[in-house]
Amino acid sequence: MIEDSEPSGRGRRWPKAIVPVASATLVDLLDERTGPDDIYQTLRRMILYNELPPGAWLRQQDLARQFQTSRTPVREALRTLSQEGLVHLVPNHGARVTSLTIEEFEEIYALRSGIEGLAARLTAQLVRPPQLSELRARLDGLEAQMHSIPLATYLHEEWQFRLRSYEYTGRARLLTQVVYLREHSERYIHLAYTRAARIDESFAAHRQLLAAYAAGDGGQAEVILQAALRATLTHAGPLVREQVAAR
Amino acid sequence: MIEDSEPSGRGRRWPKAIVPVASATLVDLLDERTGPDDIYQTLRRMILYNELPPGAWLRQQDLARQFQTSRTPVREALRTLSQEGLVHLVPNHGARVTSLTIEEFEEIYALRSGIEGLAARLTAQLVRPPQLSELRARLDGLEAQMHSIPLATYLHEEWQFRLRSYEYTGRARLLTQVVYLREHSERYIHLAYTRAARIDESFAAHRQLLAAYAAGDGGQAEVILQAALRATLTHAGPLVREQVAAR
DNA sequence: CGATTAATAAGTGTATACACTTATTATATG
DNA sequence: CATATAATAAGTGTATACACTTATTAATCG
Repeated sequence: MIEDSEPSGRGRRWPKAIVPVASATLVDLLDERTGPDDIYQTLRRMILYNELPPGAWLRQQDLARQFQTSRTPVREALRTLSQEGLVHLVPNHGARVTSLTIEEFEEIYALRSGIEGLAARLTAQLVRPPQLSELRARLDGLEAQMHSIPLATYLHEEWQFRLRSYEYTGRARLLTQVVYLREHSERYIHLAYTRAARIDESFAAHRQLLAAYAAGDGGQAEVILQAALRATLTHAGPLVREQVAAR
Repeated sequence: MIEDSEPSGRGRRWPKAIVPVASATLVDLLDERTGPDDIYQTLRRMILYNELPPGAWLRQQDLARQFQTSRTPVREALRTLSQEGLVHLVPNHGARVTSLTIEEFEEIYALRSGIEGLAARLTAQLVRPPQLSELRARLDGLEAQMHSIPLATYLHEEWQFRLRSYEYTGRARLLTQVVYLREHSERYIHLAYTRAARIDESFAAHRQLLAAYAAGDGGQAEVILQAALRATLTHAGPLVREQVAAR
């Protein structure tokens, strides 16, 4: 498994022993893009935004045609999606986009509450003055245009604000989890998008969050964030339930 | 991508439309085992138990030989491992077992604290009397033999106790996360295994956890669990640091 | 003799061929 | 006419061939 033989002559000799890796954590999780990864990313986005509806069968040959490639890279992408829980691989049958359930929606929010709460708490504890100003500037900028931009844009900016704040914790895995859960929420939230408003309320929560950061009050930051998430859950819940039930 | 054409004649006709799926959540995350999955599981275990050391290069051809198969299933397994962060895929170079860092170790514990804390809290809120008796029986059984079994066995049983308790929450995703993080801890804890004792202390914490479950006190359960995890971190931390630094 | 260039070996990435699996339909059979 | 059986189509699973990538060594040349 690890190479043993020692061939001679010229030609490439791959590293044989265990070579220490310089840094890790952040860099080491990000694979460079190759063929299968493109396919994976594209399908993933399509599933998360419900362009590929739950229950849809994905056919390797079709996908290969669409991505102008062969089935080999497609299979690799599907397997990755399966590990992420976005498709279900049935041997000898194919890959099916997993279904949406109200239980999963609620569970994702429970998890987000825990994990993103942790992120907010750590942010409050670790954030430094120059970063605080950057966050404040971002929020001020958003406030100025919050009523003149599309809802989707507003939500995106709001999310960016939070995400940047969490980045100051320097915790790569935590960040990965936060992003992952947020993205999986998208599948559900999308169902309730058009009707949701609540912009002012949501913005106010983010002002409070920033204040908690500034005060270095981790407990408070966590509570505020969890309340905001709960508000979304409460608001979107019934709409999502309705949509999910109608299948 | 989703089939459009309508061929006639005989032969298999795969489901065309989006068919509603009965349940979901638990069942649909578990893929049936096929070739690549075996390879994935085996390699995963080997990495988590440091049989494949950090920095090792995994060669597709070698692996194919060892698993008596071709490179195609091997590639799929490697890709899955990569998505899980256990190997790093370098295009045109190969797959390398990711390195261990003290930072990751600490971060995994911070995450475990958050997520497993949530699980413990929910368990205390949701567990029912018959399940409590089962948990108590399990703990009593463990107490009887705790000093006459190998350390690894003890730790496994202790973990099973916790895991069973979390199962009573019925949260599939939460459980997946908890298991995932515990398994990734294994890579680090293994480095400090032989020397660690602390059995009595650890067992006592689990008695307290059970008491908190029985009292239905979620907050208390969370605190106890987090303290136990922190104790492990504090105890194993220096040993892990030493081992990791020596690479 | 140092720097540049070419040849080479060891690997990855993907297209393709073929074996296998399975649901469906048609056909044969009682 | 109902039921078992065989033929078939649509797909998956994997082995293999070949093109491409890249680090290393050897050969060439100033």
